[in-house]
Amino acid sequence: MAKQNAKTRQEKVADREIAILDAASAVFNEKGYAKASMAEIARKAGVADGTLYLYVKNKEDLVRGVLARFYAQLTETAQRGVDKRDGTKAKLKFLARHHMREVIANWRVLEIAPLIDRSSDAYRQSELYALNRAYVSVFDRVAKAAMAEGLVRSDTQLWVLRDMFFGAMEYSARTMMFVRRDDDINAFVDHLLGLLLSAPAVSPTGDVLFRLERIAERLEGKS
Amino acid sequence: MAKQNAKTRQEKVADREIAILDAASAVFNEKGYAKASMAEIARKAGVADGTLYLYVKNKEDLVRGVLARFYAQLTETAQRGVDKRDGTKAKLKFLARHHMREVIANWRVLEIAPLIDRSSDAYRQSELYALNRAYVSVFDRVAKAAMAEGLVRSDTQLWVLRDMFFGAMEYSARTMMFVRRDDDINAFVDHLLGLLLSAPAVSPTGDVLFRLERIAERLEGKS
Amino acid sequence: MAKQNAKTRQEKVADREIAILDAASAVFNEKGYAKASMAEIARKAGVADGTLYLYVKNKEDLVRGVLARFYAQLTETAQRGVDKRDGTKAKLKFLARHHMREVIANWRVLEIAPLIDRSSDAYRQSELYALNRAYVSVFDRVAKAAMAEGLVRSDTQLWVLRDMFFGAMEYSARTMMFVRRDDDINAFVDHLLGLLLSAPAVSPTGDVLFRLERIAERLEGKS
Amino acid sequence: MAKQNAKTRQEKVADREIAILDAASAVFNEKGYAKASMAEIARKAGVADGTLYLYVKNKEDLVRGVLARFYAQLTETAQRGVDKRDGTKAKLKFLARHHMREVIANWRVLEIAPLIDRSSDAYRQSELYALNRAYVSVFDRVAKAAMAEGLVRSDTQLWVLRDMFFGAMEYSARTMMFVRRDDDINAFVDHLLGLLLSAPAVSPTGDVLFRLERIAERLEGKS
DNA sequence: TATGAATGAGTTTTCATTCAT
DNA sequence: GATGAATGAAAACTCATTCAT
Repeated sequence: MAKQNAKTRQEKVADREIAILDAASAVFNEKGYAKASMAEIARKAGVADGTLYLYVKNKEDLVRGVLARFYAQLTETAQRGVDKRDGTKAKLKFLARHHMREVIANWRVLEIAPLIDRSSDAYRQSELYALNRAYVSVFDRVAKAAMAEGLVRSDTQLWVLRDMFFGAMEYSARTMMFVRRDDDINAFVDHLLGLLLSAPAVSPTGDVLFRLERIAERLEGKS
Repeated sequence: MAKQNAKTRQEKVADREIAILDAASAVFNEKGYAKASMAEIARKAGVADGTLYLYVKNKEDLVRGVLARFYAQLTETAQRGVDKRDGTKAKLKFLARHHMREVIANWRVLEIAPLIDRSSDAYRQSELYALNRAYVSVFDRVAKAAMAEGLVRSDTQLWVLRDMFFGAMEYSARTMMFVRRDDDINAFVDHLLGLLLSAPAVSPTGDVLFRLERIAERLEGKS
Repeated sequence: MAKQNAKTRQEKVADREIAILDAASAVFNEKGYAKASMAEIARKAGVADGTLYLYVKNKEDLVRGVLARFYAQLTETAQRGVDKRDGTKAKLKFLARHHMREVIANWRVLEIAPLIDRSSDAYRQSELYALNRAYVSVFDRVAKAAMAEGLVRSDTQLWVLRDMFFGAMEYSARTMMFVRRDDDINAFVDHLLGLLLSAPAVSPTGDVLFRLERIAERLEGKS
Repeated sequence: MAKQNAKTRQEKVADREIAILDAASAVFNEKGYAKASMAEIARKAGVADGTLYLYVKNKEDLVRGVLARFYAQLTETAQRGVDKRDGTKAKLKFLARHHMREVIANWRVLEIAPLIDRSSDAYRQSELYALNRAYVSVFDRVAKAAMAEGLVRSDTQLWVLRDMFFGAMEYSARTMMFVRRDDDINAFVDHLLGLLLSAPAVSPTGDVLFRLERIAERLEGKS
């Protein structure tokens, strides 16, 4: 029956939207925002120039859509990966590797993000902002668990930990772009987590140990 | 005498160069690379459009000049501040605060940096690359001292430390751009250094554990 | 019916292309290449500046298009006129007059031709080169007939004849531009052909000289 | 003594003028009018940009000066060569070869000539026009001699002969620019003169020769 | 809905010419 | 006379966006 094969009108529209976002992602990631032309995106999406404007308001809106989808997918794959792993440490390691991989693969699209005016109130209420927070919260949940488990110093503030985690990776990724050794990712992630997680909940400073020994001595003397 | 007041032709040229770089810095920082127009920069520098091209080859060359000067100044003020402080910890704290202040103040100019093609060999031999390295090496020297003094875990690799340091700050700065509480900078820096430097010179090495175990044994022996 | 009046989209596009080439021809012919501006051509074609670039890649491409059309038309009218005439001499006379008329009417456009880089291999494979050759070959065919008929010295090389024919006319046309007497064209053409064709089929070649010498000898022998 | 070594002020000015014309000739001939910049000419002449304007009114004036000197030199060398040769034919051959050599060597400068507005009355009274005529008259004198000697058909008009002579060579030179075989020049010149000079005042057609032979026979038989 | 031809504002860059020194 | 820094008009070209079909 026709109905079974034929896509409904809604499905066709949805397909087109996906095709446009795919094309835009590819072109933005290849050329950056300024050099990506709407015409090329339209061509790559198999659509006429004018058709783009039935799906997005303008170029900025399109890039927003691309970023939104990127964050949504990022969040989903991140959460799925976290759920699959056992143990907070394993979850963190997965998140780190996953983030670096994606950042490196979508570098130029992510470079565009700051070009979008985020200072406006509009941004705070935007879908993009919400998606960004959703992604961050995947990390936050795992990080909180890590703190609860004493993997991280108990007096650590979550936002600082988060900035170190993502900041270090993105900074590092930028460097790796030019050196391009894929195995570096794992080495870097291991090292990074080593540093972030090394600090025990009970920070064993010399002072603390000193007190522990005093206690032990007292126990000895006493008993 | 006229000669004393009057600027020589060379001085005037030098002044103009500064005026142009100042204007370009301001406009790039306000609008970003793409939306900054040569005409506006010329106007702000008090100079005709064509005059710009007596000082720079083209727009890209101009932005390179702006970045070069920025890094040169950054390096100089960083080094001077480091020299003035006593103690590695104080030096690091200064570097961190200094970096954050400058990053926040010149946010959009710094966003332009990645747009410059860094993959080419030409870049590696460029003035900009050298200046970049000069700035990083200010940090590297202090960081090495910190490691030598046991302020940082002895098994830490310098480049990871560097990525965490700069990465965390730049990531954080990006967030702070929207929240804009200046006192956050200090709080963040303190926290960041607390984490990076927390790792005790005497970490829970086998030695300490050994002593704890002896204590336990003694207690056992008692009972 | 609307359909009968209304031009199809394709027809409109074709009309525009003609309008643009017409406008470009006129402006180039009036001002020469350097002083002809794309803006003026656009205005004359009744089209926006940007529209030009939907039809041609750039200014050089536009001038190439103008020249191509000129040569194509020149070839066609030349061939048609040749076909209509009877007798090689009449054909040549037509070709000469036709060429001079067209050269004078399109003087400045033709001046542009040498500005196009002809040394490259690209040119040799270009449409323009082919059109040029097509036009020349109209002359060549008639010239060969003239030689076969003994209207031209039998030892004449075609390419020299061609250079004299076209060269003389173009040189002369340049002079006439300033004097501007239209009736000069015919006088000149008659004279030119008189010279080119006067040379008898039997010219004082070695053969002729040989016979003359025999005659002389015989006379000598007599005396 | 200073006076002997030092050039007078007038000599220095004259030297500069020559240096400027030399530089301009070279640059115009290399790049053509549009792409030749006053700055490059100044640099090549070892003079400041502004200094050019002490010697010429503007770029067009400079190109006029270059052309004027070119024609003056051309005329001089042509006349000198003509004087040195014996025999009208030899003189013509020299003129032809000389012209082709010079035209080919100064091709791009000569392309500029038509860009100068010649339609104005100003041109007719200009130095350039006079120089042009002077050069042509070198040819004219020799051509008249050729006609007087019967080397050229007696009913030939001088101006047509002139157009054929110069026209053929310039047209041919244009072609040779791309093929670039230097020996072609001589071959072409020989061929060209062969054609122009072949036609005797009394054209010796086969018919004429036949009658001459009959006469000879009769003389033989008779005497 | 879809098309794609048309638009025209906006940008960078060049360079002949001027003029204060 | 000589300089060369400064000028600013001019010009080619791009491309996001619109709208008649």
